[in-house]
Amino acid sequence: MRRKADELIPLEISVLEAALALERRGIMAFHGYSLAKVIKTATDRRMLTAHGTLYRALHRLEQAGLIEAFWEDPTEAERERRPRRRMYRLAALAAVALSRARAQRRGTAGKLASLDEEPETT
Amino acid sequence: MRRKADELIPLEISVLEAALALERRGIMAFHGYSLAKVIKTATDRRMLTAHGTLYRALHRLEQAGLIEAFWEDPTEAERERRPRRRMYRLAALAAVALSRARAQRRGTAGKLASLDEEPETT
DNA sequence: TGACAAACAGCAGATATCTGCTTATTCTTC
DNA sequence: GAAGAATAAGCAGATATCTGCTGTTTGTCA
Repeated sequence: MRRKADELIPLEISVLEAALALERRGIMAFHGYSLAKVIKTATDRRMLTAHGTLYRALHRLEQAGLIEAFWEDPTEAERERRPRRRMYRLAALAAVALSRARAQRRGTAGKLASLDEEPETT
Repeated sequence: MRRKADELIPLEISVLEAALALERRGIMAFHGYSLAKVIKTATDRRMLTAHGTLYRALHRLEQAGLIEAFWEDPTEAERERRPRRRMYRLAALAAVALSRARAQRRGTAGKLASLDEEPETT
Protein backbone atom coordinates (compact mmCIF):
# COMPACT_ATOMS: atom_id res chain seq x y z
CA MET A 1 0.00 0.00 0.00
CA ARG A 2 2.88 2.33 0.61
CA ARG A 3 1.71 5.30 2.61
CA LYS A 4 2.57 8.95 2.75
CA ALA A 5 4.41 9.79 5.93
CA ASP A 6 2.17 11.08 8.70
CA GLU A 7 -1.02 9.80 7.19
CA LEU A 8 -3.56 7.58 8.84
CA ILE A 9 -5.46 4.86 7.07
CA PRO A 10 -9.15 4.21 7.72
CA LEU A 11 -8.70 1.41 10.21
CA GLU A 12 -6.29 3.49 12.23
CA ILE A 13 -8.70 6.41 12.20
CA SER A 14 -11.45 4.09 13.34
CA VAL A 15 -9.34 2.87 16.23
CA LEU A 16 -8.48 6.38 17.34
CA GLU A 17 -12.08 7.52 17.06
CA ALA A 18 -13.30 4.56 19.05
CA ALA A 19 -10.71 5.30 21.70
CA LEU A 20 -11.73 8.93 21.76
CA ALA A 21 -15.37 7.99 22.16
CA LEU A 22 -14.47 5.73 25.06
CA GLU A 23 -12.44 8.50 26.62
CA ARG A 24 -15.41 10.83 26.49
CA ARG A 25 -17.30 8.20 28.42
CA GLY A 26 -14.59 8.13 31.03
CA ILE A 27 -12.95 4.92 29.90
CA MET A 28 -9.32 5.86 29.58
CA ALA A 29 -7.87 2.53 28.48
CA PHE A 30 -8.91 -0.12 26.00
CA HIS A 31 -7.58 -3.39 24.68
CA GLY A 32 -7.51 -5.09 21.31
CA TYR A 33 -10.13 -7.71 21.84
CA SER A 34 -12.75 -5.29 23.14
CA LEU A 35 -12.06 -3.03 20.21
CA ALA A 36 -12.52 -5.94 17.84
CA LYS A 37 -15.92 -6.67 19.32
CA VAL A 38 -16.94 -3.04 19.10
CA ILE A 39 -15.81 -2.80 15.51
CA LYS A 40 -17.56 -6.02 14.55
CA THR A 41 -20.90 -4.76 15.83
CA ALA A 42 -20.48 -1.12 14.79
CA THR A 43 -19.49 -1.81 11.21
CA ASP A 44 -22.00 -4.55 10.66
CA ARG A 45 -20.64 -7.04 8.21
CA ARG A 46 -17.53 -9.12 8.54
CA MET A 47 -14.48 -7.07 9.26
CA LEU A 48 -11.32 -8.36 10.77
CA THR A 49 -12.17 -11.97 10.01
CA ALA A 50 -9.01 -12.72 11.84
CA HIS A 51 -7.94 -10.23 14.44
CA GLY A 52 -4.43 -9.97 13.10
CA THR A 53 -5.23 -6.88 11.08
CA LEU A 54 -6.39 -4.98 14.12
CA TYR A 55 -3.47 -5.97 16.30
CA ARG A 56 -1.07 -4.93 13.61
CA ALA A 57 -2.82 -1.59 13.32
CA LEU A 58 -2.45 -1.16 17.07
CA HIS A 59 1.26 -1.89 16.80
CA ARG A 60 1.57 0.71 14.08
CA LEU A 61 -0.24 3.31 16.13
CA GLU A 62 1.97 2.51 19.07
CA GLN A 63 5.09 2.87 16.96
CA ALA A 64 3.80 6.14 15.61
CA GLY A 65 3.43 7.39 19.18
CA LEU A 66 -0.32 7.94 18.91
CA ILE A 67 -1.21 5.39 21.56
CA GLU A 68 0.64 4.13 24.60
CA ALA A 69 0.64 0.47 25.47
CA PHE A 70 1.06 -1.36 28.74
CA TRP A 71 0.28 -4.81 30.05
CA GLU A 72 -2.51 -4.98 32.56
CA ASP A 73 -1.80 -6.06 36.12
CA PRO A 74 -1.36 -9.86 35.92
CA THR A 75 -3.24 -10.43 39.17
CA GLU A 76 -6.31 -8.93 37.55
CA ALA A 77 -6.19 -11.44 34.70
CA GLU A 78 -5.67 -14.28 37.16
CA ARG A 79 -8.60 -13.18 39.23
CA GLU A 80 -10.87 -13.11 36.21
CA ARG A 81 -9.42 -16.34 34.82
CA ARG A 82 -8.60 -15.06 31.38
CA PRO A 83 -5.52 -14.15 29.32
CA ARG A 84 -3.74 -10.97 30.17
CA ARG A 85 -4.71 -7.92 28.24
CA ARG A 86 -2.47 -5.42 26.58
CA MET A 87 -4.00 -2.08 27.38
CA TYR A 88 -3.82 1.04 25.26
CA ARG A 89 -4.26 4.69 26.07
CA LEU A 90 -4.46 7.61 23.67
CA ALA A 91 -1.27 9.64 23.54
CA ALA A 92 -1.28 13.43 23.49
CA LEU A 93 -0.34 13.44 19.82
CA ALA A 94 -3.43 11.46 18.88
CA ALA A 95 -5.94 14.29 18.87
CA VAL A 96 -3.85 16.42 16.53
CA ALA A 97 -3.07 13.55 14.21
CA LEU A 98 -6.71 12.56 14.13
CA SER A 99 -8.04 15.97 13.22
CA ARG A 100 -5.39 16.33 10.55
CA ALA A 101 -6.29 12.94 9.13
CA ARG A 102 -9.99 13.72 9.27
CA ALA A 103 -9.39 16.93 7.37
CA GLN A 104 -7.55 15.05 4.65
CA ARG A 105 -9.95 12.24 4.05
CA ARG A 106 -13.36 13.16 5.36
CA GLY A 107 -16.18 10.67 5.42
CA THR A 108 -14.01 7.62 5.03
CA ALA A 109 -14.30 6.44 8.62
CA GLY A 110 -16.44 7.41 11.55
CA LYS A 111 -18.72 4.46 11.89
CA LEU A 112 -17.39 3.77 15.35
CA ALA A 113 -18.62 7.01 16.83
CA SER A 114 -21.84 5.08 17.40
CA LEU A 115 -20.40 3.67 20.57
CA ASP A 116 -21.10 7.00 22.18
CA GLU A 117 -24.57 5.71 22.92
CA GLU A 118 -24.39 2.04 23.75
CA PRO A 119 -22.95 0.84 27.04
CA GLU A 120 -21.47 -2.69 27.27
CA THR A 121 -17.79 -2.35 26.64
CA THR A 122 -16.39 -4.96 29.05
CA MET B 1 -18.09 -42.18 36.76
CA ARG B 2 -18.03 -41.68 40.48
CA ARG B 3 -14.65 -42.64 41.89
CA LYS B 4 -13.42 -44.34 44.98
CA ALA B 5 -11.67 -41.92 47.25
CA ASP B 6 -7.92 -41.79 46.78
CA GLU B 7 -7.94 -43.43 43.39
CA LEU B 8 -6.40 -42.10 40.23
CA ILE B 9 -7.91 -42.46 36.78
CA PRO B 10 -5.79 -43.25 33.71
CA LEU B 11 -5.46 -39.69 32.50
CA GLU B 12 -4.29 -38.54 35.90
CA ILE B 13 -1.79 -41.38 36.08
CA SER B 14 -0.52 -40.42 32.65
CA VAL B 15 -0.03 -36.84 33.74
CA LEU B 16 1.87 -37.83 36.85
CA GLU B 17 4.04 -40.28 34.93
CA ALA B 18 4.83 -37.70 32.30
CA ALA B 19 5.76 -35.25 35.03
CA LEU B 20 7.93 -37.85 36.71
CA ALA B 21 9.70 -38.60 33.46
CA LEU B 22 10.37 -34.91 32.96
CA GLU B 23 11.67 -34.65 36.49
CA ARG B 24 14.15 -37.42 35.87
CA ARG B 25 15.41 -35.39 32.95
CA GLY B 26 15.86 -32.42 35.21
CA ILE B 27 12.78 -30.53 34.14
CA MET B 28 11.05 -29.73 37.39
CA ALA B 29 8.05 -27.82 36.08
CA PHE B 30 5.61 -28.33 33.25
CA HIS B 31 2.51 -26.65 31.90
CA GLY B 32 -0.74 -27.86 30.41
CA TYR B 33 -0.14 -27.06 26.80
CA SER B 34 3.22 -28.80 26.64
CA LEU B 35 1.71 -31.81 28.31
CA ALA B 36 -1.07 -31.84 25.73
CA LYS B 37 1.48 -31.89 22.94
CA VAL B 38 3.43 -34.69 24.58
CA ILE B 39 0.31 -36.74 25.14
CA LYS B 40 -0.89 -36.19 21.60
CA THR B 41 2.33 -37.57 20.14
CA ALA B 42 2.97 -40.27 22.75
CA THR B 43 -0.47 -41.83 22.59
CA ASP B 44 -0.74 -41.72 18.84
CA ARG B 45 -4.37 -41.25 17.92
CA ARG B 46 -6.57 -38.35 18.81
CA MET B 47 -6.78 -37.74 22.50
CA LEU B 48 -7.91 -34.55 24.12
CA THR B 49 -9.59 -33.27 21.00
CA ALA B 50 -10.25 -30.23 23.05
CA HIS B 51 -7.80 -29.47 25.81
CA GLY B 52 -10.50 -28.98 28.39
CA THR B 53 -10.24 -32.55 29.63
CA LEU B 54 -6.56 -32.20 30.42
CA TYR B 55 -6.91 -28.86 32.16
CA ARG B 56 -9.67 -30.22 34.31
CA ALA B 57 -7.52 -33.22 35.21
CA LEU B 58 -4.77 -30.82 36.23
CA HIS B 59 -7.19 -28.92 38.43
CA ARG B 60 -8.23 -32.17 40.09
CA LEU B 61 -4.64 -33.18 40.73
CA GLU B 62 -3.99 -29.76 42.17
CA GLN B 63 -6.99 -30.02 44.45
CA ALA B 64 -5.88 -33.48 45.53
CA GLY B 65 -2.53 -32.01 46.53
CA LEU B 66 -0.55 -34.15 44.09
CA ILE B 67 0.76 -31.23 42.05
CA GLU B 68 1.48 -27.64 42.96
CA ALA B 69 0.52 -24.85 40.63
CA PHE B 70 1.89 -21.37 40.12
CA TRP B 71 1.75 -18.79 37.41
CA GLU B 72 4.96 -18.21 35.54
CA ASP B 73 6.74 -14.88 35.79
CA PRO B 74 4.72 -12.52 33.55
CA THR B 75 7.82 -10.84 32.18
CA GLU B 76 8.88 -14.16 30.72
CA ALA B 77 5.62 -14.48 28.80
CA GLU B 78 5.93 -10.90 27.59
CA ARG B 79 9.45 -11.47 26.40
CA GLU B 80 8.41 -14.53 24.41
CA ARG B 81 5.23 -12.86 23.15
CA ARG B 82 2.84 -15.58 24.21
CA PRO B 83 0.13 -16.15 26.82
CA ARG B 84 1.23 -16.72 30.36
CA ARG B 85 1.63 -20.30 31.42
CA ARG B 86 0.36 -21.93 34.55
CA MET B 87 3.21 -24.07 35.74
CA TYR B 88 2.92 -27.29 37.70
CA ARG B 89 5.35 -29.15 39.90
CA LEU B 90 4.96 -32.61 41.41
CA ALA B 91 4.12 -32.51 45.09
CA ALA B 92 5.75 -34.84 47.61
CA LEU B 93 2.57 -36.87 47.86
CA ALA B 94 2.61 -37.65 44.15
CA ALA B 95 5.15 -40.48 44.18
CA VAL B 96 3.27 -42.41 46.85
CA ALA B 97 -0.11 -41.90 45.24
CA LEU B 98 1.28 -42.91 41.89
CA SER B 99 2.80 -46.19 43.04
CA ARG B 100 -0.37 -47.04 44.92
CA ALA B 101 -2.45 -46.31 41.84
CA ARG B 102 -0.10 -48.28 39.65
CA ALA B 103 -0.42 -51.26 41.96
CA GLN B 104 -4.17 -51.11 41.77
CA ARG B 105 -4.62 -50.87 38.06
CA ARG B 106 -1.49 -52.02 36.33
CA GLY B 107 -1.04 -51.79 32.60
CA THR B 108 -3.77 -49.26 32.11
CA ALA B 109 -1.52 -46.28 31.53
CA GLY B 110 2.18 -45.84 31.02
CA LYS B 111 2.35 -44.81 27.41
CA LEU B 112 3.88 -41.52 28.32
CA ALA B 113 7.06 -43.01 29.75
CA SER B 114 8.28 -42.87 26.17
CA LEU B 115 9.26 -39.26 26.67
CA ASP B 116 12.25 -40.50 28.61
CA GLU B 117 14.03 -40.77 25.29
CA GLU B 118 12.93 -37.91 23.05
CA PRO B 119 14.07 -34.35 23.66
CA GLU B 120 11.92 -31.44 22.41
CA THR B 121 9.72 -30.48 25.33
CA THR B 122 9.66 -26.71 24.93
C1' DT C 1 -29.37 -56.99 39.40
C1' DG C 2 -30.97 -52.76 38.08
C1' DA C 3 -31.56 -47.83 38.92
C1' DC C 4 -29.59 -43.62 40.39
C1' DA C 5 -26.27 -40.26 41.08
C1' DA C 6 -21.76 -38.57 40.70
C1' DA C 7 -18.04 -37.52 38.08
C1' DC C 8 -15.23 -37.88 33.91
C1' DA C 9 -14.81 -37.48 28.54
C1' DG C 10 -15.61 -35.11 24.54
C1' DC C 11 -17.41 -31.22 21.88
C1' DA C 12 -17.59 -26.55 21.03
C1' DG C 13 -16.24 -22.15 21.62
C1' DA C 14 -14.71 -17.92 24.53
C1' DT C 15 -10.82 -15.00 25.89
C1' DA C 16 -6.52 -12.60 24.33
C1' DT C 17 -2.61 -11.83 21.48
C1' DC C 18 0.55 -12.80 17.89
C1' DT C 19 2.88 -14.42 13.42
C1' DG C 20 3.65 -16.23 8.60
C1' DC C 21 1.97 -16.30 4.15
C1' DT C 22 -0.56 -14.67 0.17
C1' DT C 23 -3.25 -11.14 -2.12
C1' DA C 24 -4.67 -6.53 -2.96
C1' DT C 25 -3.94 -1.68 -3.00
C1' DT C 26 -1.50 2.55 -3.36
C1' DC C 27 2.45 5.59 -3.94
C1' DT C 28 6.28 6.77 -6.58
C1' DT C 29 9.15 6.89 -10.48
C1' DC C 30 10.22 6.56 -15.08
C1' DG D 1 0.24 5.86 -17.85
C1' DA D 2 2.43 1.62 -16.77
C1' DA D 3 5.85 -0.75 -13.86
C1' DG D 4 7.79 -1.59 -9.62
C1' DA D 5 8.14 -1.27 -4.65
C1' DA D 6 6.22 -0.96 -0.25
C1' DT D 7 2.81 -1.88 2.85
C1' DA D 8 -2.02 -3.06 4.47
C1' DA D 9 -5.75 -6.61 4.41
C1' DG D 10 -7.21 -11.09 4.79
C1' DC D 11 -6.54 -16.00 5.75
C1' DA D 12 -5.05 -19.44 8.68
C1' DG D 13 -3.42 -21.15 12.65
C1' DA D 14 -0.22 -21.11 16.95
C1' DT D 15 0.03 -20.25 21.92
C1' DA D 16 -2.34 -20.85 26.50
C1' DT D 17 -6.09 -21.54 29.52
C1' DC D 18 -10.81 -21.94 30.74
C1' DT D 19 -16.03 -22.94 30.81
C1' DG D 20 -20.74 -24.73 29.57
C1' DC D 21 -23.17 -28.42 27.78
C1' DT D 22 -24.11 -33.20 26.54
C1' DG D 23 -23.08 -37.96 26.76
C1' DT D 24 -20.95 -41.93 28.98
C1' DT D 25 -19.11 -44.63 32.52
C1' DT D 26 -18.88 -46.37 37.12
C1' DG D 27 -19.70 -46.99 42.12
C1' DT D 28 -23.26 -47.48 45.39
C1' DC D 29 -27.47 -48.75 47.27
C1' DA D 30 -31.95 -50.68 47.35
